[in-house]
Amino acid sequence: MKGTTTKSRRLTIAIIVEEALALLDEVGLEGLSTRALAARLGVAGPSLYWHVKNKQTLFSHMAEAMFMAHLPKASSEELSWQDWLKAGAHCIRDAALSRRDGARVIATSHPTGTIDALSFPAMIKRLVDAGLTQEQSLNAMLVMSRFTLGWVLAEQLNGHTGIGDSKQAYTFGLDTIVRGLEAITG
Amino acid sequence: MKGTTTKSRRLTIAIIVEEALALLDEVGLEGLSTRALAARLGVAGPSLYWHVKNKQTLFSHMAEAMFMAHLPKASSEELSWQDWLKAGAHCIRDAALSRRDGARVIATSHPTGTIDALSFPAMIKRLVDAGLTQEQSLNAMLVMSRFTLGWVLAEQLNGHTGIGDSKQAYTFGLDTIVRGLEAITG
DNA sequence: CTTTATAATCTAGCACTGCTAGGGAGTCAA
DNA sequence: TTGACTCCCTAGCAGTGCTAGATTATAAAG
Repeated sequence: MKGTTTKSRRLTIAIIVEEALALLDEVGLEGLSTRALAARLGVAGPSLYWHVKNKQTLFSHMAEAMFMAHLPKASSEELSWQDWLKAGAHCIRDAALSRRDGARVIATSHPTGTIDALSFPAMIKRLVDAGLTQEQSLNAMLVMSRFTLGWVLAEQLNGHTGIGDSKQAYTFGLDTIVRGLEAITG
Repeated sequence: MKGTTTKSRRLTIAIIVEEALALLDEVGLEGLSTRALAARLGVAGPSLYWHVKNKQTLFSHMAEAMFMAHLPKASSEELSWQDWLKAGAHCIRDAALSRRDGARVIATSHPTGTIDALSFPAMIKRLVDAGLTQEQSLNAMLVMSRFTLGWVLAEQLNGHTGIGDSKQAYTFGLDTIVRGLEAITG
């Protein structure tokens, strides 16, 4: 009988993260307070801290959940290294775009999860097979991921200025990077 | 006689911004509170709000100051469009790297100042002369600047992991983008 | 020099934040 | 029934950005 505080099922990290992402979509990163999240879960504020160490680790869990919901669909063998790299980049972009202020959430969370989810090592090996050195391959992955995150970050901060098709512009940038890498392989 | 609160000269936006940047270097973005800044200026907290609307606009002023301190040195005519674009990118990078958490400060501030300081329109015109379309040229500038900001953002968040030379890796990325653009011009 | 307007800073405090301390219910095994 | 353990509670601390209104410094006008 409390209105919007719907249910009172037992708390879980998964439930907390799920509801945190929903709240993020509604109120944005600035409005995502632990108290507001607790209220939405029908629970007192400090109760969250039994399940989660602090707000920063909550962000990490949220970022990981966003990535897990946008894993690459196609298998790696079916794609050229170019298309594979582009697919990985689009996964990062889709994950960041999937939620309001998603890029900022991902950016602040330490990116260890990113590397695992997209199998960076396998991608690097693929680039080495294509003719790049080990160092160049590692750098290429960094370039791709940081460009993508920087892009969506600006995209979400500017609040959809609407000047031009943003996805098309992003694709142009991604293609440009891949062309630059192709110039190395010869 | 208050210890570290040095002088008591009249307050100015310029002084506030200067001291805010110095404080940022010492305590980072999380430690940059309006009260701490006011204390450093030998002034009560709310006094800042006569000179500055809110903390967000203070960030904008800080970002602009960082850019102004890292304007491109070489004239545009002396450089090829490739080198000019790279020089512009390095300006953004140097500005963001010049202060602790500088990239985050720049990212949150609306980037209108960036465009003016680096004369984006002139650069775009130069790219059009090189053979790109108007849209491609605009996109190229976005790719360059957002890649750079995303890079330094990750660089400063990871706190200098030290794996590999970060500047060299960044230069590799920038060169890759330029090569990708060259592939268009033919 | 005095008066007066206004520019600049003060004190007090509000509403909010992340987070901790410690108490007290619920559940389940011995 | 006892006890342990998990989970959530209330109370509250120290801090945040920021506002309202009183108060002072500064400089122009008489």
